[in-house]
Amino acid sequence: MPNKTDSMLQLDNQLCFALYSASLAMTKVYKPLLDEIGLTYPQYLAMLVLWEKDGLMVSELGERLHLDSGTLTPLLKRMEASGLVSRIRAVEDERRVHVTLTASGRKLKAKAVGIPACILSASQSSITEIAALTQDVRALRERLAA
Amino acid sequence: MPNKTDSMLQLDNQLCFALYSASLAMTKVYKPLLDEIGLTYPQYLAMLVLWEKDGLMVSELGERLHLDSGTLTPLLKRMEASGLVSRIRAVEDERRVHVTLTASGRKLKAKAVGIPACILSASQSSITEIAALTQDVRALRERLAA
DNA sequence: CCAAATAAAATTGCACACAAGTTAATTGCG
DNA sequence: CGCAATTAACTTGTGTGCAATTTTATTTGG
Repeated sequence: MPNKTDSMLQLDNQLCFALYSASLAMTKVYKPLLDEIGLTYPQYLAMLVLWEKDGLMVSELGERLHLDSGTLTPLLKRMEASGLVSRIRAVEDERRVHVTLTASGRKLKAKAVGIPACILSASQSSITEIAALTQDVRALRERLAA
Repeated sequence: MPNKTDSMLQLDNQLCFALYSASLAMTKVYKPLLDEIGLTYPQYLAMLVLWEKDGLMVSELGERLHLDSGTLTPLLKRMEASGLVSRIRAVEDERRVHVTLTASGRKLKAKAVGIPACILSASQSSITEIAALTQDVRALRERLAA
C-alpha cells in the first residue's frame, strides 16, 4: 500500500522535477529559433543581459545570470570566436575583463526581437498567466538561494 | 526610452530564465544532500523512477524523465559502476536493456526518505504552495512539449 | 614598503543534455 | 523466405554547469 514516504518520493510530486523538465522543454522550444541566429540557449541569455547593459565585467554578467566564471569564460570565448563580443581586460584593474558587444552582436538584437512572441505562442498561455508564473518561479528561486 | 520590444527582451521578464535559474538553484540545494548518499541530481531522479517501478527498459525510463538514451546510457553505466543498478539485456529482445535495482540500490531509498522534507524546508513555502506551483509548471511543460 | 590576504578570471576534471550517426536485433512486406 | 524498414541502445562530438585549483593583479595590515 502507498504510504506518506512513498508519496513524498514520487517523481510526479517533485517540484524539482517539474522545474527541471520544464526548463529542458523550454530549451528545446528555443533551439530551432536560436539555431537560425547562431546562438545557444545560455549564449542567448548572456546576449539578453548585454543588450540591456553593455560592457559588463564577467563577474557582473555572472551575478545577473547566477553563473560563475568556470561556466562563463569558455562560453564567452565561444561568443568571441563567433564575433558577437569582445573580451577586453580593464586598464585600471587588469584582473577584470569587460565583455562588450561588437557591431555584429548589437545588430543581432534585431533578429531576436521576434523570439519572445514565438515562445509565448508555443506556451499556449496568456501573457498574464506567464507573467504570474514567472513571478512565482522567480520568488521560489530567491528563497532557494537564500 | 524603453519600448515594448526592449521589455519583451528583458531577462527579468523571461519565464525561460526564471525556470532555468530556479532549476539550477534547486540542484544546488540538493547537492549536499545527494553528496551524502553518493548520487548526482539526474541520478537521483532516475532512482525515484526505479524506486516506484523497478526493471524498466532504458527507453521507458527515458519517457518518464523526458531524456534520451544518449543521456541515460552513460548515466546508467555510472550508476552500475557505483553498484546501484544492473543493466541486463532482455533475452526475448536483445535490443532492450532492463535497468534493475541492486540490493544496495533498494536500500538507498531508506537514506533518501528525508530529502523531500529538507527541500521543502529550504523552499520556505507551504506544501500547498509547492503543490500548486508544481502543477502549474508541469502543465506548462506539457504545453511546451506539445 | 612588503608580505599576506583578497579578488577576478582562467583552467581542469567530471557529469550531464542532446544532435547526429552507428550497431545490432527485430519486424513486416512482397 | 529474404530483405528493406524499423527499433533500441550505444557512440561521438559539442556546449554547458560547477567544484576545486591556479594564475595574476590588487589591496591591506604591520
